[in-house]
Amino acid sequence: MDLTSKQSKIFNFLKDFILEKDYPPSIRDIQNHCDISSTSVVDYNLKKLEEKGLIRRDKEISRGIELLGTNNMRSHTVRIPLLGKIAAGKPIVLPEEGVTDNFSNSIELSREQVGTKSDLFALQIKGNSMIDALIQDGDIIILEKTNQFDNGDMVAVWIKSDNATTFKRIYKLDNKIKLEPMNKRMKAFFVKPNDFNVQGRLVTSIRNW
Amino acid sequence: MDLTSKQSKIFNFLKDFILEKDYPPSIRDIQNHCDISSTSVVDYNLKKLEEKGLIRRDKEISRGIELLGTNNMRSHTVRIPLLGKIAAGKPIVLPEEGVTDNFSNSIELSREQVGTKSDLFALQIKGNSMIDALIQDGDIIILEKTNQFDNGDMVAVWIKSDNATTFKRIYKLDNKIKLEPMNKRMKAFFVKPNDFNVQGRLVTSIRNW
DNA sequence: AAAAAAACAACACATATGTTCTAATACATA
DNA sequence: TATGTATTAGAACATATGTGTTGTTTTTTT
Repeated sequence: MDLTSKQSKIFNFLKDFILEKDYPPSIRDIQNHCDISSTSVVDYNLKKLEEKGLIRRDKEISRGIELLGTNNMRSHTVRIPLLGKIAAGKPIVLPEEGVTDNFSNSIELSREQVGTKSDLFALQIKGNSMIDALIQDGDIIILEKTNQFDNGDMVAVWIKSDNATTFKRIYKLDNKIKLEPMNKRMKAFFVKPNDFNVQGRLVTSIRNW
Repeated sequence: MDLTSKQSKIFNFLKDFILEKDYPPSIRDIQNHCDISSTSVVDYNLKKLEEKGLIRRDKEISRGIELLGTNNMRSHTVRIPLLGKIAAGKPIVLPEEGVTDNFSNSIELSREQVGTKSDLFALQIKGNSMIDALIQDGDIIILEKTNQFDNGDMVAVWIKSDNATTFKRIYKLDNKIKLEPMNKRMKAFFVKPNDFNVQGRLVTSIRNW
């Protein structure tokens, strides 16, 4: 269902107004700026916009209009905890359960960039131990907290017998797990299927030049 | 200058309310939810919050409150035109002057990620012609439109005599400019100082695994 | 062309909401 | 203690603003 010219005019005004003022316009604001003869016409068309799913209105509340969909600038970003630097071989400190709030250091990414994934955390790479994965010193990597993995995934994996977490490329073999550093100079090693736990999987990497 | 407990209670309520409803609360909304005895007390403390620079108020406008600073979720993201794919050797098509609006394809990044830079555009890398810069097929690179450069910068540069733009690492030598591909297999070449024009500089690169 | 539906117009009304005034109380300072 | 300042209370007021009613015009359908 398409918008009439008056409706798209109103809708655009809503976006502009909210962008500028950070609060929605009143019906009379809309009336004046869109050259509409009567408040009832504005009300009428706002009802239409609501029927068409573009806005939501709260009854009897002044300026009680909310933009829906991608026009709503709410939640366009996600704040992700930056847990620290990760160096070759050094163990990673992973976040507590469910504690994705209240972190001292964090980065902000657009939701578009991370998709619908939740439970994300970030690490900064120190050194060039991941150079084969085209990740270098200073890069930021974003991980998704999960214990699933596919062959070849780059994961943060906890080795029980070592009592430590490292970052490796993982492969499932017949009766063991191969963990391969992302640097040719270091050798791969193997763990027993019950001696490890995947804690997170690489999702995105970012470099500021 | 610090906030009194009442003021931070109000301020937190403002953030929560706006996050939930997408429009600011009325003074009586604040009064009720913060257990305040009188509207005048709310008004009084809102004035204080405004003096302390945390909010902005518009006189005589219902719900005319705007959060300032990082609490204001406005403009936490920037939309950047994605101009297309760039392959080795292939010329790049740069945006028209000032046309950073109305583009068919775009990506959204958090402002935190791109800083205060403006006039940004993005390209997607096709192939592995930039592998030495740790940039591979599918990566997204973000460029800043500028004609300044430092030695070693990776820039989009227009070669007049070729009538084409390519992406190279640039070095200023005594009487010529060295343009170095980011792939060892391809050789560098040189241009005269008046035969080129830097059009943009690499700012950020992003990879989704 | 006639009938029905959609959209617009003008206006009045109720109330949602910011403002203001006065007084009381608490708090700090000299 | 005295005195000034900051904060709180209660209430009344003015207006900003959503809603409803009735009628007209325009558009669509039959």
